[in-house]
Amino acid sequence: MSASDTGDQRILLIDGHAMAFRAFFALPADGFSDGRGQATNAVYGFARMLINVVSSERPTHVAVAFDLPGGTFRDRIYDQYKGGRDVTPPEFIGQIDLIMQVLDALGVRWLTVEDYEADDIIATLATRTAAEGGEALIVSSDRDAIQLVDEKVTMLQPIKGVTEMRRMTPAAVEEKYGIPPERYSDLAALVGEAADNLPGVPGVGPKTAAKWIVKYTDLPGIIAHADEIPGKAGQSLRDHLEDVERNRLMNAAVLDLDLPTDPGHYTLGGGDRGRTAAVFDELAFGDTIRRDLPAVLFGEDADAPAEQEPVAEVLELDGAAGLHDLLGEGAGPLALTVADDVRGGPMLGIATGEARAAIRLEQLDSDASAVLAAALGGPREVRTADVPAVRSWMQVNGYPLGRQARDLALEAFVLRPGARSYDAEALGTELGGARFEPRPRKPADSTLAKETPEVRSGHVAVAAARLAEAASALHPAAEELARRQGEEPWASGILEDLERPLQEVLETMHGRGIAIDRAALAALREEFEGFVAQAKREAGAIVGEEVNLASPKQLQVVLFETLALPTTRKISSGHSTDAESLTDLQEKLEPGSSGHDFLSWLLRFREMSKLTGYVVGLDKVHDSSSRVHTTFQQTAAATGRLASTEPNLQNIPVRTAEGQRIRDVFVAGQGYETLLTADYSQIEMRIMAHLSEDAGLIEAFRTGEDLHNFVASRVFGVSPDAVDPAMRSKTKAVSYGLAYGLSAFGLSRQLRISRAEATDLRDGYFERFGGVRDYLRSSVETARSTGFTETILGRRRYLPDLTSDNRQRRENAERVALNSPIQGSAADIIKLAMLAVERRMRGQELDSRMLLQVHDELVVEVAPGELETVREIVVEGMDRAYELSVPLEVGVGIGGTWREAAH
DNA sequence: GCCGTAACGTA
DNA sequence: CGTACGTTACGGCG
Repeated sequence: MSASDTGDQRILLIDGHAMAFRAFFALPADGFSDGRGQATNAVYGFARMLINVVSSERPTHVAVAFDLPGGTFRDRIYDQYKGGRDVTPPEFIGQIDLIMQVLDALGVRWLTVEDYEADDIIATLATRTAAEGGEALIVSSDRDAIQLVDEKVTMLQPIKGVTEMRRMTPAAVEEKYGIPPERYSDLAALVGEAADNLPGVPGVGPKTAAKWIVKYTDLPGIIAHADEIPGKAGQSLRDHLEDVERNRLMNAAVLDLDLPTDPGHYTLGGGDRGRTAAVFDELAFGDTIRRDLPAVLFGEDADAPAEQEPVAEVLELDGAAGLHDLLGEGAGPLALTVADDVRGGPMLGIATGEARAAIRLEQLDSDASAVLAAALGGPREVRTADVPAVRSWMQVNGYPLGRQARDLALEAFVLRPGARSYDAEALGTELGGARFEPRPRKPADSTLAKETPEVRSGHVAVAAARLAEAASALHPAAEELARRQGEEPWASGILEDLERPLQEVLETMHGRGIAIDRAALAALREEFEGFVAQAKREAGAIVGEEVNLASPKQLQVVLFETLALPTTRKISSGHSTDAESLTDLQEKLEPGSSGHDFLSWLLRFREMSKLTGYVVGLDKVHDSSSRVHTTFQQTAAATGRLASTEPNLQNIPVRTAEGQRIRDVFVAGQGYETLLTADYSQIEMRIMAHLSEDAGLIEAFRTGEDLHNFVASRVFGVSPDAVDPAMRSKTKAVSYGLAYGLSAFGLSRQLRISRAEATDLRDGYFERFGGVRDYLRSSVETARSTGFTETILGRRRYLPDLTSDNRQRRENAERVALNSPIQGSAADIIKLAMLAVERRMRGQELDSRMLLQVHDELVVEVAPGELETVREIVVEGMDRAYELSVPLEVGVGIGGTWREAAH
């Protein structure tokens, strides 16, 4: 379509401010955030609306009109125009700018005109398009737009939320208001518009107004015959003619703004997928909305999408000859990606610097298989994202991957921890200049069953191409990483001396797993399930109706409606039913009352369901030798901590007696004598002492006295033996709170004391431990000026939000800046300890072995006769891992189960 | 089937 | 309005 061919034009005109506001109230502000404190509900809802309308209405052009702050010509006519509106909610602020960024990325034009409203922009463009023979679709919740409707101009009015729209055609307007659209402004002038603070004729509503318009044609007709109109309404009209005339003046759309006239200016299709992805990343938008982005926004033909066409150069290989051609005799690096395709089975993406291919392992003949095995087991550097995952996948599929593998995810993580993903596609996109479509949804089984072989092989080819592309993109990513490491030399020490060697240790630990006692597990499961059933029964008997206690939504009905209990703190979906709220609530109730009893059983249900969940989960993940193999993720936590997944063995209960029984299920395995656990005592406070160089805190650790007791005696100015438990626990809360950036408010809430008391407590603490205060203050300021925090080993975490204009984001970043050096340094230290322990145990050829790490604790399986040696290696490895200005203290426990090995 | 939320376990 | 995580169940949405 040419620019002058306006007859085919179908322009979508959106009232940006009105729709953003609508989205803001349709979606919970605290349910959508970018993860850094910026609300994004209006942005999300707006984007959702835009996507839906573009997909369903298929416009060729789009423009979004925004109001500017600071008023318009209408305010000069009537100084109370739009007066009396509530102040803009704070969470809405900033979201308009974000919407504009989204629109820019999507290639959608947005417009503002000084002194005019969005409505005027829309009116100008709609009438111009219609006059040129095109069509216009107006999306607005502002009724003023109704006056623009005609055969060529349709209005979409949101009914519910931002996705359900009513189609206002001339017939629909006529039906709803009893007058044609061009008379709507007359009607509105009579009735008034509360939202704009334009009072109409008292006692005259839309029905009366429409009746008059029908009778006297239009507003001038009504005014001319005002004297003839009988009754109260007629008198009221005569009394308020000035208001009516003012309203008509105010609600008349301006049709002649000076706006770009070339239709090409508004053409759809100038979107940039990369930029959109980046903006969506910033906003923490998920995959669903990305998948739904209409191709037309990016100038792609939706009927024959490019993503359905495999890239021509990608080969699907099944024979040795093809593989030889690909791999050649070269010695350059190879890049690998792996996938278990729902249709194609195990697939391998493989790329040299020049060529790439996808291999379906099940189709390889034996010659080809040998060629592949030789290449991967040979001396060539192999680049992957997540070496342990790729190696384990290869192992399962019968190909060993040598130790020459380079993990680009780990490298990228060290340089910039905290990224959402470090998978091959993410690295290829961020570092290798590649671009991928949103991942297609996983098809339902029923869909798969219905596929013809042709369709199926088409899908497989697309997936194969994508896998090969991802592998290929790892090469430029690897080069970019090398360049960045050159620019940031601090990273190489962390990578070479810590993370890379640790990766091998973690792979070994994964392979070992930890033994569980299946009989004990089964018994525990039965017992816990019995408790769950009992709690369910008892709670159900009290309310006398079917209720799913695991559904917070149903619970809210039971608690606050059926039982009519006082409401708890507000959350986005109503009122909280978390344990803290329920306990508080229970304290307000009479013991023995039905509400009180119900809450007891509910809390019991929660506790036991949680524990049952652990037990059931463990039963699902152990291998045939009853061992559980957690995966330690090395790139998951931005502070440098490890994370444990499938299953998470870093959150096994320990605080309650019943919870601890789960730890009795973890045992020393066949051929081993006992478990040994070793943990650092107060490592974070020791790091605080080290980093702050606070003389008092350092002394506390050197005296060997109980830390919190010592600190409390200073804070409260009493002798150490005069410290009571309340003083100790308050002091302890302050100590740890400080490392998390806790506010006086948070402290008061946690300790259930007044704000003033919390402030006094903190001030008292800082008075005696001034070095801590100075350190905390300066560490945030240093991070603000350098842009990053640093651990004792020089591991960095970049925090751009420290200079954000958004207070919530900035303060959040400040808390992160307080905590990261402390948590991160503790992570550094235990990682060093793990390297030392593993090295020495292997060096001495012991059979004992390290199995788990739980942030400040190591769990070791001890072979017969090795206990004392192992104890010494572990304790030394841990306390000599790094020399702080205070000693590192390590506690050790021995036992047949994890619980017994606690100390 | 995916995804976000609520809740809750750990350090 | 305290940091860092992972897992579960529910329920809205498509």
